[in-house]
Amino acid sequence: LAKQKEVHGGSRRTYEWPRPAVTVDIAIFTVLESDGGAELQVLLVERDLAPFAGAWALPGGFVHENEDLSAAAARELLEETGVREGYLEQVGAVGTPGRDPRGHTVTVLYAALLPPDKHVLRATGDARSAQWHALTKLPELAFDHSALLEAALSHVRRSLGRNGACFALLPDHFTLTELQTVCEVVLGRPLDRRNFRRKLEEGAFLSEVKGEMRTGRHRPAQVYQLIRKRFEAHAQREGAIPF
Amino acid sequence: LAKQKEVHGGSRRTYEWPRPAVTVDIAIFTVLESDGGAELQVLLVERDLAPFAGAWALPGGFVHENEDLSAAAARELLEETGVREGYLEQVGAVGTPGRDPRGHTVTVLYAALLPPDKHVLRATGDARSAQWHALTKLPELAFDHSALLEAALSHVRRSLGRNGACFALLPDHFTLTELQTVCEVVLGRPLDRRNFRRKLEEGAFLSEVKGEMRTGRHRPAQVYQLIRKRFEAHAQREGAIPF
DNA sequence: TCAAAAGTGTTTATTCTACACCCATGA
DNA sequence: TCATGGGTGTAGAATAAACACTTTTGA
Repeated sequence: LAKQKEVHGGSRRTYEWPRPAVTVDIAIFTVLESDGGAELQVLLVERDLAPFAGAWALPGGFVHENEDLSAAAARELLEETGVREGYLEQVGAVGTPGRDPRGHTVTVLYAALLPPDKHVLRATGDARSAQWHALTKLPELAFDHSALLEAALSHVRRSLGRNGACFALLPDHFTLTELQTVCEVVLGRPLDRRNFRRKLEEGAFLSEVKGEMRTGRHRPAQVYQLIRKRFEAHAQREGAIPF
Repeated sequence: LAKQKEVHGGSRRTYEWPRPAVTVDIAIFTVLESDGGAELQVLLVERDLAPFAGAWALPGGFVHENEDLSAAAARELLEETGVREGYLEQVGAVGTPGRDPRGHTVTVLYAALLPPDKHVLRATGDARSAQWHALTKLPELAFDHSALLEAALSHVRRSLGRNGACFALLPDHFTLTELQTVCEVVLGRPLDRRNFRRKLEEGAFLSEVKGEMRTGRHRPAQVYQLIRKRFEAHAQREGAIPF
């Protein structure tokens, strides 16, 4: 293990000790139809090495030399899903001793949000046994990943209205009902349809996609897209959409 | 530098690369009287080694083997201020390549809040040239610490009403005016006195400290203390004090 | 008696919440 | 024609914001 001299910060002392390993773990969320209703899902990979062989875990790996943390997270996202650009936010760092039985490991946790239409690309990565799991039916998770997932989830809940997080869970074109469903699923509680729409109107960061409509056997819905510039201006003024 | 085998997460590959170093940096805030008004201050240490010798920096240092991140932050806080228990919150991790010219370093940033009566203990640490600096009169900072400080500050602003952060900036006994001043200084904007007090009353997590009063040459103020249990109950119900 | 900060209520504007009905479509 | 989800407005409640005067003390 590495030894090093302390020359950091304001310290005048000299220390030597082994370095902890630095990893990135990533909770990749999406909203999918799952037996009847839309459900929030997280991408898990099955471990085939000890410790926790056979258990499910969040995708993750070591940070490369001179690689930015967000770049490492983006790399993991790409490897697992084939998605090159996704919504990515840092949740925080965890380095509790003993969290990895192999040694002292500090992990930086990220949360990612994917639209459902990107899922086809999933096999593009290196063919690991990655699978979507509904949050309501989670298997046992390896390491402290259960706590990490919990933290990532509450982070996502808090940031739903910020940074356009909710739009990251939808394709470019979407109906207001789809948007509301996604929000309800993430927040885990129902929202009032009219109040929801009013807030969006006030923000004025959606534009109707002309002509396009989608259909069931009922009245078709208007399709919208996000005007990113307007949204950012709105977010600057108001902070967030107050779902 | 350390080499390692990749056996983390769900990966089946084997990698080898040097590990980044892991440090903790800490932005320690307090509110002090400074030429006339109360001002938010941050504790900086003067570097005496290259790089950035002579420049000011946030206190920080390497994370020890099998040391928790928050423990490392608490250790830094103790070393710099002599304070054994302080309000401490993680802001996030930063690992941009090149942020430390000596090599790839990931730092986990913490924010700490101290009451003004703890300052006497400052020299207890290892006698470094640590000094309080008003945020309005900052010197040039080493590394990317200017950005770190910015991040820590906005984190503290967001969490003022959560977790009793504002109370961490005051002694156990305080007047409502002191509390309001501290909030105003951190937020950087004035607050309405009556509305401020109403919110505190509604929360019902303060108790009057009987008999005690403090004084200038004007009417004395009632002294209060925080009832931590009640505050936590309130925070659970309401989320935070809505300053 | 005066300066200086402490303390206290009410009114208004804004925001949030709850709620019910008509519309367009495909089967 | 009917079942299904799409679309719209309003009234009451709760919350937030603005605002001025009286009190107590020490000098």
